[in-house]
Amino acid sequence: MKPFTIGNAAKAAGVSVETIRFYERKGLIAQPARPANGGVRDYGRAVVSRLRFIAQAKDLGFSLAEVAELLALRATPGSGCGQVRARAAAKRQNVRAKIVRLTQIQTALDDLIARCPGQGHLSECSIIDAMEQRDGKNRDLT
Amino acid sequence: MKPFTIGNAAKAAGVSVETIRFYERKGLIAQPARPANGGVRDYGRAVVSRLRFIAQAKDLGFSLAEVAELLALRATPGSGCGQVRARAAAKRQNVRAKIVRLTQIQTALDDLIARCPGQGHLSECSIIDAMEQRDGKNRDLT
DNA sequence: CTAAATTCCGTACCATGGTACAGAGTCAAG
DNA sequence: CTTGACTCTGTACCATGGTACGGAATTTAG
Repeated sequence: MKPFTIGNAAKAAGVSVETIRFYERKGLIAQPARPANGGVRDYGRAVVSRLRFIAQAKDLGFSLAEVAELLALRATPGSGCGQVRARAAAKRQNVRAKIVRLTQIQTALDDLIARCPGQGHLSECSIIDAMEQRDGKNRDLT
Repeated sequence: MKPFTIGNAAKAAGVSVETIRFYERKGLIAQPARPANGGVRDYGRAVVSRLRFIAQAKDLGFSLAEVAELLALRATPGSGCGQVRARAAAKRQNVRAKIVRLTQIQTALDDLIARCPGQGHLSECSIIDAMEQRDGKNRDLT
């Protein structure tokens, strides 16, 4: 069982040691206590999961502040489940909207790829054109 | 027909005038020519579409450099369709991966919302837990 | 036991993506 | 034809999300 020293945790989560310390300073992850007998801190599996989640969410366009909100979605004695539910539902909407827009971009890319090898007007072969053509087609479905 | 002065374009696209000028400096959008007879520049509908696309892509976690790449996906005399296709396909993969991960987060939020009002161990009511439980369930489907 | 690698802690610096003026010119309504 | 709003150009500044280092302590490999 290799311990999760900060270096190991960094490798496991795919971030740098400096980034872990930065997240500690920002309060995104808790700094594990240093063992009473001295030695180095042990970052556990939970922290590594958290780090991975942060990296993922960041890549999906969430700011660190938003990531903190997502991570804070848990019931505590102070805030009942109702509160958490409401905040989670709001986040869910936000996530759904992102999926919709990403799907539009994906479809536009598909169209662009499909049209690209044909002849036609190659100047129309842009992602914006692809998205607008599709918008036009869908205009009656809103 | 109100002309798209920079101010109107900014309103139409939902960004600030300063942001438009910033994107011009970065080469993300072309600065329209100033009319020969003097006066102010006219940003057209195309620029407004482009601005909207940039804003959207940014929110989805693409850097401005990546947005520039997406916008550059168009055939030109210099680069044939094959080039464009290949780059578009790579971007498509990237987009698909984002959709997959966003969908995981969405599902985790759904689980969290569904479990929240129950009794059980409320301490498990976190997004990380929700995602890991699901990972576990799906482990044989990889 | 020694040498090389890591950890720890603090502080300084950096790139990205803007935002905020200042000062001069331009335009549009009354 | 003036007054107030907007444009244009340039430069300065800012928040976010890190990255880089310096110097001491600790740990691990040989």
